[in-house]
Amino acid sequence: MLTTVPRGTKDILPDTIHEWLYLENKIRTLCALYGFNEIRTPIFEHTELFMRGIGETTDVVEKEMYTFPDRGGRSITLRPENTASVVRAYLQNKLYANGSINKFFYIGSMFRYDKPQAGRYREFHQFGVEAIGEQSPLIDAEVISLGDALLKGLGLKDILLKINSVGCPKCRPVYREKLQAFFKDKFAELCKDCQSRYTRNPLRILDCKNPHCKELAEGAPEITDYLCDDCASHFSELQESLTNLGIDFVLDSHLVRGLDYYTKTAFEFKYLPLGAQSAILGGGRYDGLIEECGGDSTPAVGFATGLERVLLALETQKLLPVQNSACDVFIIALGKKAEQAAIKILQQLRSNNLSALMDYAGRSMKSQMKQANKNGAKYAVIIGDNELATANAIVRNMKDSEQMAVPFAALIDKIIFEVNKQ
RNA sequence: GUGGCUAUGGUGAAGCGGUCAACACGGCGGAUUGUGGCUCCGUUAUUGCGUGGGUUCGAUCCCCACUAGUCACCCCA
Repeated sequence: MLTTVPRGTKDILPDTIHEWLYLENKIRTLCALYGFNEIRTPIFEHTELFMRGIGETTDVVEKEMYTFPDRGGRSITLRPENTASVVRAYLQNKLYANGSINKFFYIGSMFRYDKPQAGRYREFHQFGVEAIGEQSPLIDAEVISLGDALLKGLGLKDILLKINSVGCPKCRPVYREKLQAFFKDKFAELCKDCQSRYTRNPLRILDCKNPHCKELAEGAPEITDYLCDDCASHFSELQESLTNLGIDFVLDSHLVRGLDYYTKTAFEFKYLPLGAQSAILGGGRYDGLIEECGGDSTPAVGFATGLERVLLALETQKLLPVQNSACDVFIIALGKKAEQAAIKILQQLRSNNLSALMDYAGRSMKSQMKQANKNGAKYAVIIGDNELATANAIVRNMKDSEQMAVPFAALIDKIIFEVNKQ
């Protein structure tokens, strides 16, 4: 136990950290272009925030939250997603005073007590954006466009964008009743899961994989036929915008989001080869959440993307960058005196922004040369008794194996000159 | 939470109910005196094959439980 991470968590080791940095840099660059500003909220919040915000009957709240009492007796929950937190921060800090629209993005760990699988972890990382304060479908299109630009910018192919409208508090209940009415006399024939969906979230019955449920669902009413005028026009304007932007999408009237706060637009970018974890980016509009959290009624739209899944997709398409950890200089010191001279040179090189390494174990020259090579050093600097005696160091170009003697006094400048020449 | 599959050294990966548990990569050292990348040699490693039980004269190979990973379901990023 002492040497094992908790289930569903993992170390991100130095040999893969460059992949994360690469992805995060892409994200930050893109968000700057789109005018989304970074926000960092606490890893944990009052449990109440998530229960109210996400919905008490959702799977996330009912069975996936890391909830515990702190020493003061408050109920605390590790954030399972970040939208509720951003909304909380938006309200608490009165950010609505900044203007009619606020655009945020975040990158960070989320926690859900799930059964782990590839692409599904108990601690995982999300990048998400939230645009709060604008109701126009144009902002929906912008948010989707940002997600699209990220995935395309990473070079990913075969990504599928699905969109749907899940209606609003005005029209969704009407549709829901229609749907329940449709399944009422078929209830006994539905699978166990669907029977619970019937009351919980009947829209999900339409997506059941059970063949019999599929049969029963034939001819069921579709949400898009029951949208109110407002939702319907919002949805069609969004489609017009996406078409205008050249973003391919498919309509999926069965697309449902798992969290209660979604209204109108729902969308999902999928990468099918990831199997059950193929949803790599999902989001939608949540016009009711801010009010639910105690603010004025405020429209908002956003998405979240699972970084592990994006990385997984990038890996399958061989789009990950390779690590570049080569150093500029490796100093080879032979003997105690030389070691002292070497650490001094190390320090000087580093203060001149050159990456420099040496061995501290007093190994053989051959061994140190091997290390220089393994570290990808551009130059090796050799200092032994001979060099100390003549006050010259040997500077060896590791690529072409040319080497020269350089007086100590001129050493740093010479190395800087040589490295920059390459 | 439900079901299937898997679990050998740092890594990849052979193997059998009973001689030192292959091989490859890696690590370390060496191939004439202070020099790398190729090649060659040596050496290293698993507290005995995830953990704990059981079957057996004897198990890494058989059984059970647990743990972990993985796949599917649920749901989701």
